[in-house]
Amino acid sequence: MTTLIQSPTKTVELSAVDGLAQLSFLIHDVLSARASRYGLSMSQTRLLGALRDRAPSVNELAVLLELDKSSVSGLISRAEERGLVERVPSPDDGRAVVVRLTKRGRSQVRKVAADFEADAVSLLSLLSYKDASALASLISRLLAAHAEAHGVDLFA
Amino acid sequence: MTTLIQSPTKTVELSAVDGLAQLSFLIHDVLSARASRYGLSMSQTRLLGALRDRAPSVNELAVLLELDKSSVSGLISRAEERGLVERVPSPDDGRAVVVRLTKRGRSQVRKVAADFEADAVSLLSLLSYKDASALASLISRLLAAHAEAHGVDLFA
DNA sequence: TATTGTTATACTCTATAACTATA
DNA sequence: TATAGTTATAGAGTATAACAATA
Repeated sequence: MTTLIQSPTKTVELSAVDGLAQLSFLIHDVLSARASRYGLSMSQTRLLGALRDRAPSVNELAVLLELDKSSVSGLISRAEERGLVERVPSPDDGRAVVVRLTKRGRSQVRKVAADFEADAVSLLSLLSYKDASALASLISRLLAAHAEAHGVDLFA
Repeated sequence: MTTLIQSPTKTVELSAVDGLAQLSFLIHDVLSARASRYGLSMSQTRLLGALRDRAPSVNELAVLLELDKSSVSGLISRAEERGLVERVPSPDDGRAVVVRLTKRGRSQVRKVAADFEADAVSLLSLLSYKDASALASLISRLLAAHAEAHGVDLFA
């Protein structure tokens, strides 16, 4: 599948596959540039994001982030040194710890999320409102169909 | 901007911003899973991809990949050890080298690209042909508008 | 002097394996 | 024994700074 598109100087054919890949890299770059303004790597940002609505154990975090528990342990330690998260002994299990955002961590993740929201809105505003709405709707349906096809509930 | 979407069990609101981010991560994961079947990291894959139609100098590669030249030098060295690329003295400049794919590197990058193409097609086929075409077209226009807004010529 | 590329060094991120403490 | 988490270790990836060779 290819699509004819207009640039100011020429009309080119961009395959749907290339488009998907380029869009993915573009979003990734925007997000990681925003995070780095707060001195955060993508990994640190994902960690903080995963803690926004939860106070999970290290194991639960490892599942959420799809990383080995040792990798997560390191991420937590570096975030802890920077005062962004804290480890609390689990009340239920003497072996486990609960990881949660500090006040500072919560503030950081809120700022990054707000900035990224603004970036994404400004990106989408390159299209007309009608086109942006259509794009958002199609993406949502694609994600829903993919989650469905893989037995994953994106919206748990 | 939010969009109502249907999952088999519920209707949820997914913001356009969340949709963009999730789509980006999904594509990234698909691509990196494909690359890793050939023992390639994303960085190595990007390097090989950048060499598909070019035999650039280290400096030119650094600009293309938006990395420091020392980072690129390391990427090249590791790819060279694995027989995927080679360094050739530049005919024009005694200080420079030209980096190019070996036969093996070319074969690898072709396979990864073909696999990813298949992945992307199968992802898009979760939508109707009409919707997939519309999505591809909107993404293309968004990318073109972004390139235009940033004075970058995506299609050089 | 300026530029091209490599190397030395340091840090983040990731995984595997070995370890401890608890269940 | 099994599980939760940490630590030791190794390697990729990245950047900065110092360097050698060439322009």
